[in-house]
Formats: sequence, C-alpha cells, structure tokens
Amino acid sequence: MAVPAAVAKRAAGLRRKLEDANHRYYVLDDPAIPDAEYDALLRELEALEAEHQALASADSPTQRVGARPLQEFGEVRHALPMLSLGNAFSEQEVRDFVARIVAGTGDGDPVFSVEPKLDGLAISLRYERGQFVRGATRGDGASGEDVTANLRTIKAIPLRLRGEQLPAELEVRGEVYMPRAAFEKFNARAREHGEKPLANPRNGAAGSLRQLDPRITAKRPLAFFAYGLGAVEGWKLPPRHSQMLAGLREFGFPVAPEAGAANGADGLLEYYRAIGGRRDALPYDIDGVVYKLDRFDQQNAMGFVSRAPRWALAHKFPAQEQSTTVEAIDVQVGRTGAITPVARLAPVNVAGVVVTNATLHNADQIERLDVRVGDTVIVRRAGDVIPEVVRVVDDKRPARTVRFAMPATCPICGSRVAREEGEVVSRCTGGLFCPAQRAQALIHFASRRAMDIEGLGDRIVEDLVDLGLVRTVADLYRLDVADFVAMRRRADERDGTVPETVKAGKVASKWAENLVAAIDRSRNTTLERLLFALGIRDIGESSAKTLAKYFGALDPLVAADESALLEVPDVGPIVAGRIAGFFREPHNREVIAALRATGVHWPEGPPQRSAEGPLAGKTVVLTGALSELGRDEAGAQLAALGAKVAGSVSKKTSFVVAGEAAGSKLDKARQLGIEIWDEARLLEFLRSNLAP
DNA sequence: TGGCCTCGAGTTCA
DNA sequence: CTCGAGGCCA
Repeated sequence: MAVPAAVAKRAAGLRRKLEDANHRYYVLDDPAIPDAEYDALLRELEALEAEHQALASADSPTQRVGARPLQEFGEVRHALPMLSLGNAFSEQEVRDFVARIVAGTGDGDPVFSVEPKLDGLAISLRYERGQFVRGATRGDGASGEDVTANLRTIKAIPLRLRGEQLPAELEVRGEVYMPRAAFEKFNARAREHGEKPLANPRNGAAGSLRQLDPRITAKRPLAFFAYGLGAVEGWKLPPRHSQMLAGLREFGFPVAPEAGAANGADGLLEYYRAIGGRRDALPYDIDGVVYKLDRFDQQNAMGFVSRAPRWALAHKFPAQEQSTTVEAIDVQVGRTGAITPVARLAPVNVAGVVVTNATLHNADQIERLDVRVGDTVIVRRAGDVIPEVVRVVDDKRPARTVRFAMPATCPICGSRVAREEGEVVSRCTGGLFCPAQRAQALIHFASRRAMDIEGLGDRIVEDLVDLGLVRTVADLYRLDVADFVAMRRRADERDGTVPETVKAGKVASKWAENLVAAIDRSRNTTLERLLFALGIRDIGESSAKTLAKYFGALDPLVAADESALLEVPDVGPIVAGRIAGFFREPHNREVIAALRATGVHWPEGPPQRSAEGPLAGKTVVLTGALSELGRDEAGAQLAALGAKVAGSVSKKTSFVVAGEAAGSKLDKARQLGIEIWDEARLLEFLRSNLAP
C-alpha cells in the first residue's frame, strides 16, 4: 500500500525536527525544545511508522529505543586497529615527549591539539554512505564486541551524518561516558526504587554498553564525544587534527568543548594544570588530558612504537580514589552542638596528600554508606581537597562488624542528643554546659573573621576550657601572662609532655605576652564583628553586618522585639526568634555586660537603613586569589563603597571579580553572561573611587 | 505553595 | 567547597 504523500512529508519533517533537537542538545549544547515536546514528536512519528510500514527506516530517531535482547555479542574486527596511548604521570615525561617530537619532526615549536581524557569507554562507530551501520568496543585493539544495538540508543551518536557530501566510509573513534549529573540522578532514582545503584560513572557507562538487552541501555543516560578517526573513504582529510575534529562536528558528532591547542612543554603543562583545576567542575569524569601533534604530516613522520603512536601522549592525573581501612568512627561536637561522625582512616595517599580523616557528615550518610569500623573503603578527594568516603568494599568486610549508631548522649558532656523533626543533623542539647560547645564558641569568638585574636587557636582554647580557666568569652579578657604560663604547665603535666618552653622560661612568657597583647588589641572592635563573634545561631558575617548597620548600636538591637527584627532585610521569623531569644537570655546579657566592663568597645552611630556609595545596590562576588589585596580586604573595600558582597553567583550578581585560578564561580558567571572584572580593573576602580 | 537565591555551618591538610 | 535551610517573591 502506497504511503500518502502528505504522510510521508510529515514523517520526514518529524525526523528532521527530532534530529535537529538531538544535534542542538548534544553537539551544540544549546537545547532547542523541551523534553516533553521532543517526546510528543517522537510518539507521533512512531504512530506514523506503525501505521505505514513503508515509512520505517533504520536511521529513524524511533529506532533508538532499543531492539530485542541478544544472545551474545558478535565480534568486530577493526579496519584500522584502535591504539592505546603512551602514559605520562610527571612533568619530566611531558618534557621528554616534546623533546622527542622536536627531534623527530625538525619543527622547533610544533603545535599540539589538546583535550581532556574522558573516563569512559572507547568505541568505534562505522558509517557507510552517511548511515550508522556498526559500532564496537575497543576490545584488544584489533577486534572488539559488536554493540551496535546499544549504541543506537545513545542520542548523542548520530544515526546518519549531517551535510551534503557524505563519505562512502567513515569510522569515528570516541568515548562513551555517563555525565556526572545524569549518574547522580540515575542513582537517586535507583535507590528510590530499591535497585542497586551504579558504583561510578565509568563503570556505569561500561556496564550499560555491555547489556545484552538494548532496552536496558536505552534507559541509561549515556553520552558521547568524538576524538579521532579509523578507516576513511571518500573524505578529503584536512591537514590538521584540530580541523578534522571541526569536520566531525559538522558531521554531527559532539566534540569535547575543552579541546584546544597548545605548544611547547610549558604550554602543555599549563593546559594540564588548567583542566586539573577545573576537574571537579566539569560535567564528566576525566582521568587526565591527551596531547596530540596537530599536523597529520608530522604525525606520520613520528610513526609508532609497538602499539602506541609516538605523536600522542596521555598525561594522567594522580589517582584520586584510593582504598584504605576504617580504624575508628569518632564523633565531633560543633559550636551549635551538631554531632558529626568522622572516620579515622589508616593513612593513605590520595592525589598527593596523606588522608587520615574523612567526615561522614551525618546519620543519613552513614546509613546510606553503612560504614563500619574495620571496613575497607574507597576514599576520594571531592570538591577541592576535602576527603570523603565514596563507598564500602563489601567483599572485604571482616566478620562480626557492627552497624554504627549515632550516640544517644553527647560523648563530651553526656547530655541527650536530639535530632529535630525534618533536620538532618543531630545535636547535643547541653548548650554551653557542654565543654565541647563552650570551646567551639570560644574558638569562633577568637577567629579571624570575628574578634581576630591572633594566636588563640583551638589547642589553647581547649586547654583553657579543660582546665576551667575560662567559662565565658568575657573571661578571656581577665587572663594575664601568669595565667597562660600556668595553664601551659598544667596542660603539659596532664599530657605528660615536657616541651622546650619549660626549659627556657623566658620563651614561655614571651608566647604568653604576645597572646595577652593580642587579646588586648581585640578590645578595640566593631559592632559587626562583635555580633558575629557572639555566635548567635544563623547569624553569620552577612547578617551581623546587616544588623550592625540597621541598628547602628548594640542597645537598640538588644531591646528589639521579634516584630522590630522582622523589619530588618533578610531576617525572617526564624532568625528574628533566634536573635530575640539570644538577647532575652539573662546569661547572654551578663556576658555582654562583662565584655563591656573589661573594656571591649566599638564605635556606634545612627542607624543606616539604606546603602549609599558608588556601588549602592550592586551585588559583587569575589573568586580566585587576589594577589594585591586578598579576598577579605577587597570585599571590605567594595562594601565600603556600598556594594553587597555575596558568596555565590546568580543572575542577580552585578559583576564578578576573578583573580588567579578562579574556578566554578567564574564558569557560572560566564554561563550567565555576567560582567567579569580582573584584579587590575578592581584596583583601578577602587583607586578612582578613593576607597577609605 | 513552590522554586529560586542566599547565607550559615562544618570540614581537611600543609 | 558543598549541603541544608531560611527568606523572599510569584
């Protein structure tokens, strides 16, 4: 039965729309239509194809949903073998590599194409006259497994090439991977449904491709980046690798946006460091970067050694995941009483740093990981540097381990531990009765952003509290040199240590003199610092500043009731309650009176209820290292000009000041098209506006 | 009521 | 830096 022309036309139109949507989403990274609309179009096309058999075709977007399960994978011989790359872990190896290229090509400063090395699964895709006909895993390099049906389900892989002049034969090599966000989402769903989550994105990608049932693969969020070629027939290759990548993009393949060019060993190393610095901000896992000689004629001149090209190098990052064992699980008590479990680990080197502790965050996290003392665990340095336990290696769990339970009473003071309805954290209810909370409150009080008492670190504070020399923050101002010297002696006796300070009595008192002087200096402070230092719950630097400005002086703030506090910007019922509650407490009023009595003072003035200055109404975010000023100082100066200095970038941000090695905040600013200043511009602006 | 947008709190190691 | 939760706006 012939297909009516109008129906054929509609089907062709739908296919084009769906292909374009895929292309924009995966290749141009610029989604054009919402998912729901995509699904609607896809369903319409399916209906048409079901009704008119003659419309069906192998390269239709409807053919991605997953064919029948296979019995086993066929074997595919690669027309050109899939090579592996030489590895480098050190700077010297990279320099040697460049030196070999310079010697081999006679080019004193050859250009390299550089790209991130994705942590996924290498595959080869074969296109004949523009149609995707077969895809295979790398296997041993000479032949791999035929995973065509699974690859068809990956929307980032074109089923037919774009463009007018299509090569008779084209083999594209690249990496199938699972984007991190998709991995997280997939696992969250899996857990909800009580299914086994994937261990990591790499295993997720590899496991998904090796499913015999493509319908399972179709449900996995896989993506693809192209990075090279195999056999080619009927395409005139451009002279450079980078141009070839651009050509692949024209054909409809996604190429890693971080790909670029560099020259000289220093250029390569700079790229390595730049990508390394952004590693955790990238949407996918990478395990290094790849350098390839850009000119194909130079590649040919370099040739191969055994199975690896001499014109390319994989520069790997140091392993960032390691396994170690859990020696103990302790709990820490924070300033607000928050009880945080911490895993004490057998020391292990992760990405160049010896890790011995890793936070387990809270009861939920422990529950999810089920970490137990004696377990072997995989540790990773997440985010920037902070180690975290990724998972437990189940096979290595020793016999007779017990599930960790949050303590019912505070390990320091014995008070009840409570977890409030809907909250994630458990807290010690002891308040300032708890020595741990008292010590933390004092450490916070003395910290740089609060009263800035130099030299009064956590060790000293803990000793002061332990030995009962200090109960409230006001007590700090009553200490003299003799007190500190005595404290040090008693602490040493208690610990059985006899440090050098005792041998040289003079040194000991010098240390104490410095401390007393630092405490004395802190008497001269600002209302803003004092409010922050008091440690009222939910009052951080930002709220303290708002309150100080809004009230101008302490007494009106202390006297303010909840309804007056609600008038303050960014203060809602909860925070208003916390503030009023704090100042209602007689103990807190006494401490404030005592602070004043010992000479703690700050300038007071009239209430300032609207910002002024050249930057009034502007919101500024600082990121990266500012060499001239430092972040804090720059922030203070900007604030003095009326700007609001915020911690994270959003569309309300007026501009971002980016210093050296700026990270995700800079990326986000670029994404949102927010104005970006470098340090020079900031300094220039501050100078011309005469910041005080 | 829901969905941002912030801020606050906690955390590691050299 | 990241997560959780408070505040604010639609």
